Amino acid sequence: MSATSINIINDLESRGLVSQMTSGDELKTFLSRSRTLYSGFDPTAESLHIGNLVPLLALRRFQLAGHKPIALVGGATGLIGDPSFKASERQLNASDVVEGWVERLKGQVSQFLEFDGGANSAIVVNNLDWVKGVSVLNFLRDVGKHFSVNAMIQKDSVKQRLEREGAGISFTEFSYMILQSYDFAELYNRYGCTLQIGGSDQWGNITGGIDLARRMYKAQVYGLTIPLVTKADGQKFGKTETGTIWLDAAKTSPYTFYQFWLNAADADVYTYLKYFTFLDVATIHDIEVADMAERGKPQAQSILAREVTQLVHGAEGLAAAERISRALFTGDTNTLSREDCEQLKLDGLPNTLLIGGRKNIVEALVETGLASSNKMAREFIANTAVAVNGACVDSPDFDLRIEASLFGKYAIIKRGKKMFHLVCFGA
RNA sequence: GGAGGGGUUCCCGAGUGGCUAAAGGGAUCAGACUGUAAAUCUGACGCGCGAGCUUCGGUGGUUCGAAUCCACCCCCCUCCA
Repeated sequence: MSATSINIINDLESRGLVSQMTSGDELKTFLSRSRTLYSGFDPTAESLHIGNLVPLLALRRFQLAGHKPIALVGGATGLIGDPSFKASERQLNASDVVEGWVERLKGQVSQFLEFDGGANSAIVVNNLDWVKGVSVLNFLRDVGKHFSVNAMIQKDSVKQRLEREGAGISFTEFSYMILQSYDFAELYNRYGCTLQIGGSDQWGNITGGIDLARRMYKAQVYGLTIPLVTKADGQKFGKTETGTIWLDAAKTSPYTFYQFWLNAADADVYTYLKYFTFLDVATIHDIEVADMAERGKPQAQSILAREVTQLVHGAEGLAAAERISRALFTGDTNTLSREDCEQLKLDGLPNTLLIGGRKNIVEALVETGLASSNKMAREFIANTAVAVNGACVDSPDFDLRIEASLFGKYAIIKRGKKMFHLVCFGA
C-alpha cells in the first residue's frame, strides 16, 4: 500500500465535512496509507439527487487523496427501506422496479469516480449479489446472533419510531440496520474495506457494521459521517417548486440545475462551495472576503453554479445552462435569433409544441404547467405576473398567435420572475 | 384474540348536526422592495368567469340539513393475552 499525499481527514474537517468519526486521531493515522472505503446509495428512485452528491463527492475526495473507493448500490437494502430518522413506515417498491433503478444508479455513481485500473481504481458493487443467496436460517444464525435487540432499540435513528405516539416500525425496516451492517462486514471480507462513510443519519447503521465486522472477523474498521446539508432558513434542502433536483439531466435539466445553485442563499453559499466543489478552502475564503467588500451582488452563487453544473453535467451541460440563463435573464428575449430559440429548446428549456396557430393564454399556462389550474392562471395574469415575448399580458382573453410569434414559430412565456416556458407553434 | 385511541384540504392541526370550502401555523406561489438574494409588507393558496360544484379513510344509512350521528368495512397506533 502506498502512502497518501494529503491527510484527507484534515481536508474534510476544514471544509466542515466531518460530522462524526470513530476514534479520530487513530483514524487519521490509519489513513496515512492508502485504504479502501465505501459509501452506499439505495435505489429509492430512478435517479440520485443532489442530497446524494455530498457523500458521492466525498468518495471522490478520498480517491483523489489516494484511497480506493467502493460505491455500493443497495439492490438489497433498497428492497427493505432505511428507517433511519424517518417519521413513518415507507411503501415497499416492486423488486423489478428497484432492479431497474440499480442499473441507473450504477451509471450515475460511476461518473464521479475513476476506473483507471490502477491500485486505487474505484469499484461499484450491488449488495444484492451477496444478500440474495443467504438463507433466512443461516442469516439469523450467523449474522443475527451478533445483534442485541436491546442495543438496536437504543439507536437514535429508530427512537422516534419506537417512542412517538402514532408511529411504529415493522420488523422489515427494523432489520435494515442488520443488512447494512452485513454489507460492511462483507466488503471487509471481500475487498479489505476498512472505512464506511455516509450522511450523519447513517451513524447508527455504520457503527452497527463496525461491531459486526469485529465480531465476525475480529477486524478493526472505521466510520465517518458527513453532515446533512441544511439551509440557513431551516427549509428542506434540494427542493424547488418543480420538485427534487435530480442528477439525471432527463429529470432535471442542466439549466434548472444551474439555476438551483445560482439561487442559493448568501447564508448558505460559502458552505455549499466547500461541500459541493473541489475549490480549496483558501480560494473559497478569498471569494467570501471579496464578496463582503463589494456591496452589490456576490460572486459566490455563480461560481458555485458553474462548478457544480460542470461537475455533474460536464462542460456542454454548463454551456447550455449559461446560454439559456443569459438569454432569459440578461437580455431582451426579442434579441434572440432564430438559432438561439432552437438552441434553447435543445438546451433543455421546458418547452411545449402547440398545434394550431392560436391559443388562449389561460389554456396555455395550464397546458405548459406554468399554472396548476385556470383559476391560478387568471390570478397570475391579474397580478401582472405573466409576459409573452417580453410583453406583459394584461387580460385573460389574450391569445398566443402564430402571427405574433418569434420567427413565426416561438413564443416565450414568463410566469413570475424566474419561470420560463418555450412554446413552439407546429402544424 | 381482547380493550382502548386515531384516520380532516401539500404537512402539522382545530372542528362533535346548519353561521364550514372547513380556525390556526408551516410550506408554496404572485406582487412591492432587491442582487434571478435575505428580511419585510400585501395578496393567493379544492375546482369553476359565474350561478355554483366536489371534498374531511371507504360504503351504506338517519336527517330538511353530516367532516360532525348510526351500521359495516379498510388502515394506523397503544396496552393486555
